[in-house]
Amino acid sequence: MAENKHEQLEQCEYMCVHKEVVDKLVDNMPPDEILYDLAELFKVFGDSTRIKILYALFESELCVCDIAQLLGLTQTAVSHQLRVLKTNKLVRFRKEGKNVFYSLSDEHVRGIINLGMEHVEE
Amino acid sequence: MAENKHEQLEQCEYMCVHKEVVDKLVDNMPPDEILYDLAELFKVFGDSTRIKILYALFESELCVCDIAQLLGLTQTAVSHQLRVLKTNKLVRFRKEGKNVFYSLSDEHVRGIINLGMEHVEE
DNA sequence: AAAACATATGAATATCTGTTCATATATTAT
DNA sequence: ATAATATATGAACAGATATTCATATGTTTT
Repeated sequence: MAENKHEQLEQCEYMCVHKEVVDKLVDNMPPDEILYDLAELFKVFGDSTRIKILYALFESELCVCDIAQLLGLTQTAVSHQLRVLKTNKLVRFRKEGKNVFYSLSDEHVRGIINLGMEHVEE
Repeated sequence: MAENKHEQLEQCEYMCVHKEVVDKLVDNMPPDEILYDLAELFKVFGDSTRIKILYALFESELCVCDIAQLLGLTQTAVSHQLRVLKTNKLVRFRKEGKNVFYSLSDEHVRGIINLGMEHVEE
């Protein structure tokens, strides 16, 4: 093993792209916290069970048992996932007696899914 | 413990929402495979390192080492994540000597991230 | 050819995530 | 009140995933 290679950068010694461009990039980068939240949002869309639930809610509000039956999932699994969707403000709910009806919380949800769909269907 | 409760459905006995609506839903649901692919796509966006990389590529193509330096990540981590992005056709690359320059592969990427950002910034 | 550099990759590890099981809560009907 | 039903939740387990470390590949320079 060679001597301490601490001095040796893990990256290339100089920027490949012109410095002005890179500096501009750094300025335009949103704060880490925002980027983290953004990743968290997409993480919610990144599960096929949740995607199915959201898709099911495209046409109409549904109660938990409807969703479970429709998608062939257990009530528990649906309930857990609805909690995730609720926490991330992708769905809202309305209680009516024993039932809880869920619906899409805003049009962003539909928009994001539709855009993703365009990419997938290419 | 009661007798075998196998007969007892885990879901409610009848659809809460009118049958026609639910039937229409079933018809409009894209096939499972597509929904799975869609979730896979969003999963790629669902990691802050990858989001940062994509954001960095908004303005200009960059080589691996530029990205690593810019975002304070190791070369290895960036390389692994670029592979994921490449596999999912979110970035493309161009080789130039020792360097490999990556760039966004199409405008869907920007669109999806921008829509997500709108939701996050609310 | 050898050294230096940029990038890629495989294996190992630690963390995160989704489902299941058991059970709790809440509402309605008897 | 008690039973039945719809939903929610906590704990445990299994599978997925991101990073790190070590090393390989490929290109340029000397």
